[in-house]
Amino acid sequence: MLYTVNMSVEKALKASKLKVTKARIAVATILEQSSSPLKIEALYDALPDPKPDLVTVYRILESFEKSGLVHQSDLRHGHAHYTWGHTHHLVCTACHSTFPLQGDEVEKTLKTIAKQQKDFTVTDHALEFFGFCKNCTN
Amino acid sequence: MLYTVNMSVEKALKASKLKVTKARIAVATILEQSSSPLKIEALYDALPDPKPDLVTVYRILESFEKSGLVHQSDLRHGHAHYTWGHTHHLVCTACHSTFPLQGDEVEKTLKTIAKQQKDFTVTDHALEFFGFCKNCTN
DNA sequence: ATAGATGCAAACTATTTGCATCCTC
DNA sequence: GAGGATGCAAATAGTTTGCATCTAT
Repeated sequence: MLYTVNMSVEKALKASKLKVTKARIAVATILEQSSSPLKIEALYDALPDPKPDLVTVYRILESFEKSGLVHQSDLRHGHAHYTWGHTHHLVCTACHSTFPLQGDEVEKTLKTIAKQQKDFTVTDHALEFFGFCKNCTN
Repeated sequence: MLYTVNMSVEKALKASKLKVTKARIAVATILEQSSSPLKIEALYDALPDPKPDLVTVYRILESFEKSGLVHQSDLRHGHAHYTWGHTHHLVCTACHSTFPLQGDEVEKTLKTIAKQQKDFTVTDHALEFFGFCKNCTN
């Protein structure tokens, strides 16, 4: 797989004031083009040779997440998954398949669930909100 | 802290066909009485002497989760958290405080959020559904 | 009596840290 | 040129596995 210049990705990096490097472009491009959340191992495998160090990939993802370019999710597979942007998923407990949920807002998403459930038996879910509490909001 | 016989916990174990052992009663009691999600380290610290092996605690939590007695959540603190039953939380990114969300159903919970936000600035959230996809539903 | 629970030791996986060198701006 | 990014080596944290022994049913 060949990675040519990916303008939207480069713009995103610049907008976040991150230096544009080959490794970052490659990681961002793979995430952007993936239709499902990627674990680091899969992301690493997809990187073109010469691959950057695994440690670098971890650091890149950390910087992307701080900038909000990427979203980390816990799919209960024993390791983190990353998506370009911020989406939610249906995760099959048996085969580990993931199905992206449509809709930008949580409410909208929830209304869609009823239909989705026809083909997906929801047995559990995770819902956590992150942010700053009263004491930490300065 | 002394753990006397905890009937509700013992009943729950029996109902799940789990053998009633001292270690299980202790773990279940601590979780049941905790108002916030507990990480394994904190749970272990709270165990009365003589403490069971840490490995045993991991195995107990695994069996509890399989039986649905306990719910595991990823609060982005680098390790799992457990709650007796199934609740969701507001998690402060700065001080790691957690605030339980009231309401049994997701919809109900979401409507409550608007008010909660007055004192809690939500910057991100996680929402994942787990279960069985079409192919895995037999 | 027997299946399942526990303890101990060791392994494993995912992730992080330190430091020297390199590259983007 | 300077500050941030990367590579390499090593460490760490959380969790899991194997196996012998013990215990609740």
